[in-house]
Amino acid sequence: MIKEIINSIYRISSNSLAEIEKIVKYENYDKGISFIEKNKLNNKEYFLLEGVCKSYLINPEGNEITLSFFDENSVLSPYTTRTSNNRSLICFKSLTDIKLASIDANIFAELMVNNLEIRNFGNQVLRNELACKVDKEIGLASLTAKERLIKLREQFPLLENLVPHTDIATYLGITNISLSRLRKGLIK
Amino acid sequence: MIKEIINSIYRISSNSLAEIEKIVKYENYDKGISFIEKNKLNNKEYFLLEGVCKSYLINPEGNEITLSFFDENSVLSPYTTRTSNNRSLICFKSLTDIKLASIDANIFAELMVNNLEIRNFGNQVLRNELACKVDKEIGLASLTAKERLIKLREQFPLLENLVPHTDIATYLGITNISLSRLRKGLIK
DNA sequence: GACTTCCATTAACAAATGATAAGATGTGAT
DNA sequence: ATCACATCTTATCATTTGTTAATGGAAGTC
Repeated sequence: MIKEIINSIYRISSNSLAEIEKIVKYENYDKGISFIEKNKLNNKEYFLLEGVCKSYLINPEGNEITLSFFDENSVLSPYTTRTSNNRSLICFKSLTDIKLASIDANIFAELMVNNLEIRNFGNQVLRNELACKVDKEIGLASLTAKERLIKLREQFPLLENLVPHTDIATYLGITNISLSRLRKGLIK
Repeated sequence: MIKEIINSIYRISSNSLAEIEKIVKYENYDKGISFIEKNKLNNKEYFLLEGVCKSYLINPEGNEITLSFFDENSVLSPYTTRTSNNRSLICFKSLTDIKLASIDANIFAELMVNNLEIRNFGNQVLRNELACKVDKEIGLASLTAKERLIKLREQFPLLENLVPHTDIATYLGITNISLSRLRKGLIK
Protein backbone atom coordinates (compact mmCIF):
# COMPACT_ATOMS: atom_id res chain seq x y z
CA MET A 1 0.00 0.00 0.00
CA ILE A 2 1.62 3.20 -1.17
CA LYS A 3 -1.20 5.30 0.29
CA GLU A 4 0.36 5.42 3.74
CA ILE A 5 3.78 6.24 2.33
CA ILE A 6 2.46 9.15 0.30
CA ASN A 7 0.29 10.54 3.08
CA SER A 8 3.12 10.30 5.58
CA ILE A 9 5.03 12.72 3.36
CA TYR A 10 2.27 15.01 2.09
CA ARG A 11 -1.43 14.37 2.55
CA ILE A 12 -3.34 14.24 -0.75
CA SER A 13 -6.99 13.62 -1.63
CA SER A 14 -8.23 10.17 -2.58
CA ASN A 15 -8.84 11.45 -6.12
CA SER A 16 -5.20 12.39 -6.52
CA LEU A 17 -4.15 9.16 -4.88
CA ALA A 18 -6.26 7.21 -7.36
CA GLU A 19 -4.45 8.91 -10.23
CA ILE A 20 -1.18 7.57 -8.92
CA GLU A 21 -2.51 4.12 -8.03
CA LYS A 22 -3.79 3.70 -11.58
CA ILE A 23 -0.22 3.45 -12.87
CA VAL A 24 1.51 1.56 -10.07
CA LYS A 25 3.38 -1.65 -10.80
CA TYR A 26 5.11 -3.99 -8.39
CA GLU A 27 8.61 -5.46 -8.43
CA ASN A 28 10.32 -7.88 -6.06
CA TYR A 29 14.05 -8.46 -5.78
CA ASP A 30 16.17 -10.91 -3.84
CA LYS A 31 18.86 -9.64 -1.50
CA GLY A 32 21.97 -8.31 -3.21
CA ILE A 33 20.48 -7.24 -6.56
CA SER A 34 21.47 -3.93 -8.16
CA PHE A 35 18.08 -2.98 -9.52
CA ILE A 36 19.24 0.47 -10.66
CA GLU A 37 22.64 0.51 -12.31
CA LYS A 38 24.80 3.48 -13.16
CA ASN A 39 24.71 4.70 -16.79
CA LYS A 40 21.80 2.39 -17.60
CA LEU A 41 18.32 3.40 -18.67
CA ASN A 42 15.83 3.92 -15.90
CA ASN A 43 12.62 5.92 -15.96
CA LYS A 44 10.77 5.03 -12.80
CA GLU A 45 9.87 6.45 -9.42
CA TYR A 46 10.00 3.91 -6.58
CA PHE A 47 8.31 3.21 -3.27
CA LEU A 48 10.00 0.69 -0.97
CA LEU A 49 7.27 -1.46 0.59
CA GLU A 50 9.39 -4.09 2.33
CA GLY A 51 13.06 -4.62 3.09
CA VAL A 52 16.15 -2.42 3.10
CA CYS A 53 18.20 -1.04 0.22
CA LYS A 54 21.01 1.43 -0.38
CA SER A 55 22.08 3.91 -3.03
CA TYR A 56 25.78 3.85 -3.79
CA LEU A 57 28.59 4.76 -6.14
CA ILE A 58 31.88 3.09 -7.03
CA ASN A 59 34.90 5.19 -6.06
CA PRO A 60 38.16 5.25 -8.08
CA GLU A 61 39.54 2.34 -6.00
CA GLY A 62 36.56 0.23 -7.03
CA ASN A 63 34.78 0.19 -3.67
CA GLU A 64 31.07 0.73 -3.22
CA ILE A 65 30.44 3.94 -1.24
CA THR A 66 27.01 4.01 0.38
CA LEU A 67 25.16 7.28 -0.18
CA SER A 68 21.88 6.51 1.60
CA PHE A 69 19.93 3.75 3.25
CA PHE A 70 16.22 3.22 2.63
CA ASP A 71 13.93 1.45 5.03
CA GLU A 72 10.50 -0.02 4.33
CA ASN A 73 7.66 2.44 3.76
CA SER A 74 9.80 5.11 2.20
CA VAL A 75 10.30 6.76 -1.17
CA LEU A 76 13.56 6.21 -3.02
CA SER A 77 15.47 9.23 -4.33
CA PRO A 78 13.31 10.92 -6.97
CA TYR A 79 14.04 10.29 -10.63
CA THR A 80 15.16 13.82 -11.55
CA THR A 81 17.77 13.85 -8.82
CA ARG A 82 19.46 10.61 -9.86
CA THR A 83 19.10 10.68 -13.63
CA SER A 84 20.54 12.62 -16.55
CA ASN A 85 19.54 11.89 -20.18
CA ASN A 86 17.49 8.94 -18.97
CA ARG A 87 20.70 7.35 -17.64
CA SER A 88 21.08 6.68 -13.95
CA LEU A 89 23.80 8.64 -12.16
CA ILE A 90 23.97 6.26 -9.21
CA CYS A 91 23.25 2.62 -8.27
CA PHE A 92 20.65 1.08 -5.97
CA LYS A 93 21.02 -2.35 -4.43
CA SER A 94 18.72 -4.47 -2.27
CA LEU A 95 20.35 -5.36 1.07
CA THR A 96 17.54 -7.75 2.00
CA ASP A 97 14.77 -9.26 -0.10
CA ILE A 98 12.65 -6.25 -1.06
CA LYS A 99 9.24 -5.38 -2.47
CA LEU A 100 8.97 -2.22 -4.55
CA ALA A 101 6.12 -0.27 -6.07
CA SER A 102 7.14 1.67 -9.18
CA ILE A 103 5.53 4.22 -11.48
CA ASP A 104 6.64 5.67 -14.78
CA ALA A 105 8.61 8.83 -14.06
CA ASN A 106 7.40 10.65 -17.17
CA ILE A 107 3.76 10.02 -16.35
CA PHE A 108 4.39 11.13 -12.79
CA ALA A 109 6.04 14.31 -14.08
CA GLU A 110 2.86 15.01 -16.10
CA LEU A 111 0.74 14.42 -13.04
CA MET A 112 2.91 16.92 -11.16
CA VAL A 113 2.36 19.54 -13.85
CA ASN A 114 -1.42 19.06 -13.92
CA ASN A 115 -2.25 18.31 -10.29
CA LEU A 116 -1.34 20.74 -7.55
CA GLU A 117 -1.54 18.16 -4.75
CA ILE A 118 0.72 15.75 -6.57
CA ARG A 119 3.06 18.60 -7.39
CA ASN A 120 3.25 19.54 -3.72
CA PHE A 121 3.86 15.92 -2.80
CA GLY A 122 6.62 15.63 -5.39
CA ASN A 123 8.27 18.84 -4.25
CA GLN A 124 8.14 17.69 -0.66
CA VAL A 125 9.93 14.48 -1.62
CA LEU A 126 12.53 16.62 -3.36
CA ARG A 127 13.02 18.83 -0.32
CA ASN A 128 13.28 15.80 1.94
CA GLU A 129 15.95 14.34 -0.29
CA LEU A 130 17.96 17.54 -0.15
CA ALA A 131 17.42 17.95 3.58
CA CYS A 132 18.77 14.43 4.11
CA LYS A 133 21.86 15.23 2.08
CA VAL A 134 22.46 18.51 3.90
CA ASP A 135 22.05 16.72 7.20
CA LYS A 136 24.57 14.07 6.20
CA GLU A 137 26.90 16.72 4.83
CA ILE A 138 26.90 18.57 8.14
CA GLY A 139 27.48 15.33 9.98
CA LEU A 140 30.46 14.39 7.86
CA ALA A 141 31.89 17.89 8.19
CA SER A 142 31.38 18.53 11.88
CA LEU A 143 30.74 15.34 13.84
CA THR A 144 33.15 12.59 14.88
CA ALA A 145 32.66 9.12 13.45
CA LYS A 146 31.27 7.97 16.78
CA GLU A 147 28.66 10.73 16.79
CA ARG A 148 27.72 9.89 13.22
CA LEU A 149 27.20 6.25 14.17
CA ILE A 150 24.99 7.25 17.10
CA LYS A 151 22.93 9.42 14.77
CA LEU A 152 22.57 6.64 12.22
CA ARG A 153 21.39 4.28 14.95
CA GLU A 154 18.65 6.78 15.86
CA GLN A 155 17.49 6.77 12.25
CA PHE A 156 17.86 3.02 11.63
CA PRO A 157 18.03 1.20 14.97
CA LEU A 158 18.24 -2.28 13.45
CA LEU A 159 20.54 -1.51 10.56
CA GLU A 160 23.66 -3.12 12.04
CA ASN A 161 21.77 -6.39 12.40
CA LEU A 162 20.41 -6.32 8.87
CA VAL A 163 23.15 -5.22 6.49
CA PRO A 164 26.90 -5.81 6.01
CA HIS A 165 28.95 -3.50 8.21
CA THR A 166 31.05 -2.51 5.23
CA ASP A 167 28.01 -0.75 3.78
CA ILE A 168 27.54 1.14 7.03
CA ALA A 169 31.23 2.02 7.29
CA THR A 170 31.37 3.61 3.83
CA TYR A 171 28.22 5.54 4.68
CA LEU A 172 29.92 6.89 7.81
CA GLY A 173 33.12 7.63 5.91
CA ILE A 174 35.30 5.22 7.91
CA THR A 175 36.74 1.72 7.48
CA ASN A 176 34.86 -1.32 8.73
CA ILE A 177 37.70 -1.85 11.22
CA SER A 178 37.06 1.57 12.70
CA LEU A 179 33.36 0.79 12.80
CA SER A 180 34.12 -2.34 14.80
CA ARG A 181 36.15 -0.29 17.27
CA LEU A 182 33.36 2.28 17.64
CA ARG A 183 30.81 -0.47 18.22
CA LYS A 184 32.95 -1.88 21.00
CA GLY A 185 33.40 1.56 22.53
CA LEU A 186 29.64 2.11 22.57
CA ILE A 187 28.71 -1.16 24.27
CA LYS A 188 28.98 -0.03 27.88
CA MET B 1 23.50 39.60 -17.62
CA ILE B 2 21.72 36.46 -16.54
CA LYS B 3 21.38 35.27 -20.14
CA GLU B 4 24.82 33.68 -20.19
CA ILE B 5 24.26 32.05 -16.81
CA ILE B 6 21.00 30.47 -17.89
CA ASN B 7 22.29 29.33 -21.26
CA SER B 8 25.40 27.84 -19.71
CA ILE B 9 23.09 25.54 -17.75
CA TYR B 10 20.31 24.87 -20.24
CA ARG B 11 19.89 26.70 -23.54
CA ILE B 12 16.48 28.36 -23.85
CA SER B 13 14.88 30.50 -26.59
CA SER B 14 14.98 34.29 -26.43
CA ASN B 15 11.21 34.28 -25.86
CA SER B 16 11.56 32.19 -22.74
CA LEU B 17 14.52 34.26 -21.66
CA ALA B 18 12.46 37.43 -22.05
CA GLU B 19 9.82 35.98 -19.71
CA ILE B 20 12.44 35.63 -17.03
CA GLU B 21 14.14 38.95 -17.68
CA LYS B 22 10.81 40.73 -17.29
CA ILE B 23 10.79 39.96 -13.56
CA VAL B 24 14.48 40.29 -12.69
CA LYS B 25 15.58 42.64 -9.92
CA TYR B 26 19.07 43.47 -8.77
CA GLU B 27 20.62 43.48 -5.30
CA ASN B 28 24.11 44.38 -4.12
CA TYR B 29 25.67 43.44 -0.79
CA ASP B 30 28.93 44.34 0.88
CA LYS B 31 31.29 41.61 2.00
CA GLY B 32 30.19 39.69 5.10
CA ILE B 33 26.42 40.16 4.86
CA SER B 34 24.04 37.25 5.56
CA PHE B 35 21.49 38.03 2.87
CA ILE B 36 19.52 34.82 3.48
CA GLU B 37 19.05 33.94 7.14
CA LYS B 38 17.81 30.71 8.63
CA ASN B 39 14.15 30.60 9.69
CA LYS B 40 13.45 33.94 8.03
CA LEU B 41 11.12 34.61 5.14
CA ASN B 42 12.63 34.37 1.70
CA ASN B 43 10.89 33.80 -1.61
CA LYS B 44 13.47 34.46 -4.28
CA GLU B 45 15.62 32.65 -6.77
CA TYR B 46 19.12 34.13 -7.16
CA PHE B 47 21.80 34.52 -9.81
CA LEU B 48 25.26 35.53 -8.60
CA LEU B 49 26.65 38.06 -11.09
CA GLU B 50 29.79 39.18 -9.27
CA GLY B 51 31.74 38.08 -6.20
CA VAL B 52 31.82 34.97 -4.03
CA CYS B 53 29.37 33.74 -1.40
CA LYS B 54 28.73 30.64 0.69
CA SER B 55 25.78 28.73 2.06
CA TYR B 56 26.21 27.59 5.65
CA LEU B 57 24.62 26.34 8.83
CA ILE B 58 25.44 26.82 12.51
CA ASN B 59 26.39 23.58 14.28
CA PRO B 60 25.55 22.85 17.94
CA GLU B 61 28.87 24.40 19.04
CA GLY B 62 27.89 27.65 17.36
CA ASN B 63 30.33 27.48 14.45
CA GLU B 64 29.43 28.26 10.85
CA ILE B 65 29.78 25.12 8.71
CA THR B 66 30.18 25.91 5.02
CA LEU B 67 27.90 23.84 2.79
CA SER B 68 28.80 25.28 -0.62
CA PHE B 69 30.73 28.05 -2.31
CA PHE B 70 29.29 30.05 -5.20
CA ASP B 71 31.41 31.85 -7.73
CA GLU B 72 30.35 34.63 -10.10
CA ASN B 73 28.07 33.64 -12.99
CA SER B 74 26.33 30.86 -11.15
CA VAL B 75 22.89 30.08 -9.77
CA LEU B 76 22.42 29.84 -6.03
CA SER B 77 20.68 26.77 -4.58
CA PRO B 78 17.09 26.75 -5.85
CA TYR B 79 14.33 27.98 -3.58
CA THR B 80 12.51 24.65 -3.12
CA THR B 81 15.66 22.96 -1.92
CA ARG B 82 16.48 25.47 0.79
CA THR B 83 13.02 26.51 1.98
CA SER B 84 10.15 25.03 3.92
CA ASN B 85 6.95 26.99 4.68
CA ASN B 86 8.53 30.07 3.15
CA ARG B 87 11.24 29.93 5.84
CA SER B 88 14.83 29.44 4.86
CA LEU B 89 16.46 26.22 6.05
CA ILE B 90 20.01 27.52 5.62
CA CYS B 91 21.98 30.78 5.53
CA PHE B 92 23.83 32.54 2.71
CA LYS B 93 26.60 35.07 3.27
CA SER B 94 28.63 37.23 0.90
CA LEU B 95 32.36 36.58 1.22
CA THR B 96 33.27 39.50 -1.03
CA ASP B 97 31.18 42.40 -2.26
CA ILE B 98 28.58 40.77 -4.49
CA LYS B 99 26.02 41.62 -7.15
CA LEU B 100 22.92 39.45 -7.35
CA ALA B 101 20.02 39.16 -9.76
CA SER B 102 16.86 37.87 -8.10
CA ILE B 103 13.40 36.78 -9.22
CA ASP B 104 10.27 35.93 -7.30
CA ALA B 105 10.29 32.18 -6.63
CA ASN B 106 6.50 31.83 -6.91
CA ILE B 107 6.41 33.54 -10.30
CA PHE B 108 9.31 31.39 -11.44
CA ALA B 109 7.47 28.26 -10.27
CA GLU B 110 4.50 29.34 -12.43
CA LEU B 111 6.79 29.87 -15.39
CA MET B 112 8.13 26.35 -14.85
CA VAL B 113 4.62 24.92 -14.95
CA ASN B 114 3.64 26.75 -18.12
CA ASN B 115 6.86 26.79 -20.11
CA LEU B 116 8.64 23.56 -21.01
CA GLU B 117 12.00 25.24 -21.66
CA ILE B 118 11.97 27.01 -18.34
CA ARG B 119 10.86 23.79 -16.65
CA ASN B 120 13.78 21.96 -18.20
CA PHE B 121 16.13 24.72 -17.11
CA GLY B 122 14.77 24.61 -13.57
CA ASN B 123 15.04 20.86 -13.36
CA GLN B 124 18.60 21.00 -14.63
CA VAL B 125 19.47 23.46 -11.87
CA LEU B 126 17.91 21.03 -9.40
CA ARG B 127 19.89 18.09 -10.75
CA ASN B 128 23.10 20.11 -10.67
CA GLU B 129 22.45 21.00 -7.05
CA LEU B 130 21.96 17.35 -6.14
CA ALA B 131 24.94 16.24 -8.21
CA CYS B 132 27.12 18.74 -6.35
CA LYS B 133 25.93 17.39 -3.02
CA VAL B 134 26.49 13.77 -4.06
CA ASP B 135 29.94 14.70 -5.29
CA LYS B 136 30.80 16.35 -2.00
CA GLU B 137 29.28 13.45 -0.07
CA ILE B 138 31.50 10.97 -1.88
CA GLY B 139 34.51 13.17 -1.30
CA LEU B 140 33.86 13.44 2.43
CA ALA B 141 33.28 9.68 2.65
CA SER B 142 36.13 8.36 0.55
CA LEU B 143 38.85 10.95 0.02
CA THR B 144 41.49 12.22 2.43
CA ALA B 145 41.39 15.87 3.45
CA LYS B 146 44.36 16.55 1.20
CA GLU B 147 42.58 15.06 -1.79
CA ARG B 148 39.47 17.08 -1.00
CA LEU B 149 41.53 20.27 -0.93
CA ILE B 150 43.08 19.43 -4.29
CA LYS B 151 39.61 18.88 -5.73
CA LEU B 152 38.31 22.13 -4.30
CA ARG B 153 41.26 23.97 -5.87
CA GLU B 154 40.30 22.53 -9.25
CA GLN B 155 36.80 23.90 -8.82
CA PHE B 156 37.76 27.27 -7.32
CA PRO B 157 41.45 27.97 -8.04
CA LEU B 158 41.49 31.38 -6.38
CA LEU B 159 39.32 30.59 -3.38
CA GLU B 160 42.13 30.47 -0.83
CA ASN B 161 43.14 34.00 -1.80
CA LEU B 162 39.60 35.36 -1.61
CA VAL B 163 37.90 34.00 1.49
CA PRO B 164 38.82 33.25 5.14
CA HIS B 165 40.47 29.87 5.49
CA THR B 166 38.08 28.96 8.29
CA ASP B 167 35.27 28.92 5.74
CA ILE B 168 37.27 26.56 3.54
CA ALA B 169 38.24 24.33 6.47
CA THR B 170 34.64 23.76 7.58
CA TYR B 171 33.73 22.99 3.97
CA LEU B 172 36.47 20.34 3.88
CA GLY B 173 35.47 18.99 7.28
CA ILE B 174 38.77 19.81 8.99
CA THR B 175 40.12 22.52 11.31
CA ASN B 176 41.85 25.57 9.91
CA ILE B 177 45.06 24.35 11.56
CA SER B 178 44.87 21.16 9.53
CA LEU B 179 44.18 23.21 6.43
CA SER B 180 47.33 25.20 7.07
CA ARG B 181 49.31 21.95 7.36
CA LEU B 182 47.86 20.62 4.12
CA ARG B 183 48.66 23.87 2.32
CA LYS B 184 52.28 23.60 3.46
CA GLY B 185 52.43 19.96 2.38
CA LEU B 186 51.17 20.85 -1.10
CA ILE B 187 53.64 23.66 -1.76
CA LYS B 188 56.50 21.57 -3.17
C1' DG C 1 53.77 55.77 14.58
C1' DA C 2 51.80 52.84 18.22
C1' DC C 3 47.95 50.26 19.00
C1' DT C 4 44.69 46.86 18.58
C1' DT C 5 42.42 43.08 15.99
C1' DC C 6 42.01 39.47 12.91
C1' DC C 7 44.12 35.62 10.44
C1' DA C 8 47.37 32.34 9.10
C1' DT C 9 51.12 29.63 10.48
C1' DT C 10 53.89 26.70 13.50
C1' DA C 11 54.98 23.67 17.44
C1' DA C 12 54.10 19.95 20.76
C1' DC C 13 51.30 16.63 22.37
C1' DA C 14 46.92 13.79 22.43
C1' DA C 15 43.35 11.37 20.13
C1' DA C 16 41.25 9.29 16.25
C1' DT C 17 41.57 6.74 12.16
C1' DG C 18 43.89 3.86 8.57
C1' DA C 19 46.62 -0.30 6.98
C1' DT C 20 47.92 -4.83 7.45
C1' DA C 21 47.55 -9.16 9.28
C1' DA C 22 45.80 -12.63 12.22
C1' DG C 23 42.01 -14.93 14.68
C1' DA C 24 37.03 -15.91 15.45
C1' DT C 25 32.36 -16.69 14.06
C1' DG C 26 28.65 -18.01 11.20
C1' DT C 27 26.51 -19.78 6.97
C1' DG C 28 25.81 -22.66 3.15
C1' DA C 29 27.15 -26.53 0.17
C1' DT C 30 28.51 -31.04 -0.41
C1' DA D 1 30.24 -33.46 9.89
C1' DT D 2 33.47 -31.02 7.17
C1' DC D 3 34.97 -27.68 4.20
C1' DA D 4 35.06 -23.24 1.95
C1' DC D 5 33.73 -18.66 2.09
C1' DA D 6 32.35 -14.35 3.85
C1' DT D 7 32.09 -11.32 7.77
C1' DC D 8 33.18 -9.36 12.12
C1' DT D 9 36.59 -8.67 15.59
C1' DT D 10 41.13 -7.86 17.57
C1' DA D 11 46.00 -6.50 17.68
C1' DT D 12 49.93 -3.74 16.23
C1' DC D 13 51.90 0.03 14.19
C1' DA D 14 51.86 4.17 11.11
C1' DT D 15 49.51 8.25 9.69
C1' DT D 16 46.31 11.79 9.97
C1' DT D 17 43.79 15.03 12.43
C1' DG D 18 42.43 17.61 16.69
C1' DT D 19 43.68 20.58 20.72
C1' DT D 20 46.02 24.11 22.88
C1' DA D 21 49.15 27.65 22.85
C1' DA D 22 52.55 30.66 20.97
C1' DT D 23 54.30 33.42 16.97
C1' DG D 24 54.14 36.48 13.04
C1' DG D 25 52.10 39.40 9.66
C1' DA D 26 48.62 42.45 7.52
C1' DA D 27 44.88 45.83 7.82
C1' DG D 28 42.53 49.19 10.17
C1' DT D 29 41.99 52.83 14.20
C1' DC D 30 43.33 56.26 17.05
